[in-house]
Amino acid sequence: MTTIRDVAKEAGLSTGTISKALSHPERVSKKNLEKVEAAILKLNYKPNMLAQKFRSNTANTIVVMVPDIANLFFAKVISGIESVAQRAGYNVLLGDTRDSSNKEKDFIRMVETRLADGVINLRPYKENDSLLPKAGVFAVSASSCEGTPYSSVRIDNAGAANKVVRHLIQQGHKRIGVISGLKTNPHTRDRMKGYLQALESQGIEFDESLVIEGDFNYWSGISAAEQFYHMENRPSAVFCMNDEMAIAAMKGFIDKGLRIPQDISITGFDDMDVSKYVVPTLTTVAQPAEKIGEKSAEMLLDMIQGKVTENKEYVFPYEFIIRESTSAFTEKTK
Amino acid sequence: MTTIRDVAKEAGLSTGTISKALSHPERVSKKNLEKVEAAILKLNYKPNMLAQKFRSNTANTIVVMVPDIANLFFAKVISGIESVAQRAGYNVLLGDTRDSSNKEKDFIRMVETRLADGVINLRPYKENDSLLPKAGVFAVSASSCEGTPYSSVRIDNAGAANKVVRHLIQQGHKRIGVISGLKTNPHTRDRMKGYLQALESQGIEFDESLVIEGDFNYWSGISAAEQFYHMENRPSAVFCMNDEMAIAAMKGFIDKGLRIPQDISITGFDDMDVSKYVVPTLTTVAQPAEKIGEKSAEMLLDMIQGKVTENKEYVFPYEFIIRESTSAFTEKTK
DNA sequence: CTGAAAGCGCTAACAT
DNA sequence: ATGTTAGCGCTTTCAG
Repeated sequence: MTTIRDVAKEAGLSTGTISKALSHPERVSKKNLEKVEAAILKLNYKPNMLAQKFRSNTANTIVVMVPDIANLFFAKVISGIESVAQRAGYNVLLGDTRDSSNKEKDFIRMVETRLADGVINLRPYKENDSLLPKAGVFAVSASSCEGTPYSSVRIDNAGAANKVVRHLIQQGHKRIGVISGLKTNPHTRDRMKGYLQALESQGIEFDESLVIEGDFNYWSGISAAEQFYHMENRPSAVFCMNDEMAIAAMKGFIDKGLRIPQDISITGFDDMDVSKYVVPTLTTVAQPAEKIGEKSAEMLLDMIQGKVTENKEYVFPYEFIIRESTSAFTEKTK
Repeated sequence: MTTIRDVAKEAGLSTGTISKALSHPERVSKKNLEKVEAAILKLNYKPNMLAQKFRSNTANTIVVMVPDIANLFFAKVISGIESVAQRAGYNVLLGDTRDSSNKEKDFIRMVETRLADGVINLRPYKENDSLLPKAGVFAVSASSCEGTPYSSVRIDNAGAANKVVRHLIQQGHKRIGVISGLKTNPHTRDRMKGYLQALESQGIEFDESLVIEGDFNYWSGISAAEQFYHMENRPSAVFCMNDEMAIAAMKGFIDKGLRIPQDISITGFDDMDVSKYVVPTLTTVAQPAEKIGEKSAEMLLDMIQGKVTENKEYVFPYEFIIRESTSAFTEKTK
């Protein structure tokens, strides 16, 4: 292995000069700079970045904790994070936690042990079930929920849900079902809040039996659709808390012979790519996933670099996209 | 910052003992082990892993280079990589290259500068356009193509394409269109090879006009469908080189009033989750993405740990999944 | 602008 | 089993 000392010897200079030539070339004479370059080339010298980081005590690395990297929404957020990090000369360490707080602990430890400078968490904050915030570790919560007690970036989930449901109501729907995420999930909570607000503002009474708990995955959407299908007084529209369940529900209803949107309107949440592809295309809420990632990374870097000290919350606008899966309520044409 | 020396002082032991207590607790007396533990707890000591890595000259990190992390197939491969790496105590650094070889260079440099021990590349090997293999950097190509000159993990793309097309032919189709990836893409090449083999083995002459070049993205599928639609002698089946273009093509044909599969059969490649959701569901080839990731990581770790020295190629079985988007050829019922 | 030298926090001989 | 000590490769004063 060739070290900085070898280069120094080859160039007939001191290690200090080599070091400076590498980090602050403008403070080294042109003549010596050339010598250094030549020596490096000749010896094929590659600085040991581990030593560099150790010595300078800065990892230039952030870790991203994600419950499931094979989830397109998360992948997009990460993509945004990566691009900002890269531009700033930071590396991103991937922390697939599989929703295990044990693993989260390991990843947080990385910043405590100086392997990383900060962490971005893609799992929304939940009281009594969160390792963050933690003193001494810079962190931001990306795609967070209301009331996150550390820096966070999100959309107004409640507001978006409210908007969707109001739209449905304005279309004449009165019995509006919900396929929710797990009830313990913070996003479920926020979106539920919006649903309730919409009903209330329009003077519609809440009917608990119209809420079926899902888990944000495909099969729970199928199963919920089945349950709705067999209801005596079936809702004329269903607000699904993500696109995956919405698409599943559509499939479930279609397989039972219902037409969408003529017989039942469906809305999703997230605007995955697929939502444009499915037949009928899905009315949904678009979250700027990539931008959420970018903003999160920017905020974290600002904290790491000491440009910002207090916690901040950044709320992105969402976009309500009306497609083919919803239509005005019409009396059953059984 | 509290260092190992502080702990030593607090515990009344030497730094050497503390170090050993941390790495080889079995070689330290129980009594002292307790003292160490107490001191660590009291001082809230966190070992500086940067120092550790520097000293031991091992990063325990692998980097994954991916052309686009927001591509579900890649995300799944990464998920597999992560789980193996994690289990082995390795971290994974994410390298979103956006298909730029400049960025690839930076990431490869990470292993040259000891920041990482090896690299997994998700971009298939292409002659005269590859920074890998490179002396001194352990690497494996995941989801690779035929003829990759370093360790690689893939499925038999040509074989899979052959199988799909033969199936179509056995169903009575004779004019079989292709929506390919970019012609320069190695996977396009391998799959094209399978297509040609299938035609030849069944005595069907190749018609170049039936191949439309796409780029693996949605819009290219739409545009290709449009072109096929306007052909005088339209094919009765279209082999698409990935699911995204297949789904787009279906949408394109449906919007023109064609029925799938009655008027035209469509096949995909990859078996994305969506492919089960779309209407009609898509006949396609499933690649074990997660397993490809796992195997790649295992191979890389074996190389890093010196268990394996020569290059290996691992070929996973694929799965041909027949769904609703294909059916037997019938004379036009115009 | 350059060189000398100290030392970052830790590990791993080696000696005890 | 434990302590002592010499660095790992680099950066960064501090003199010159």
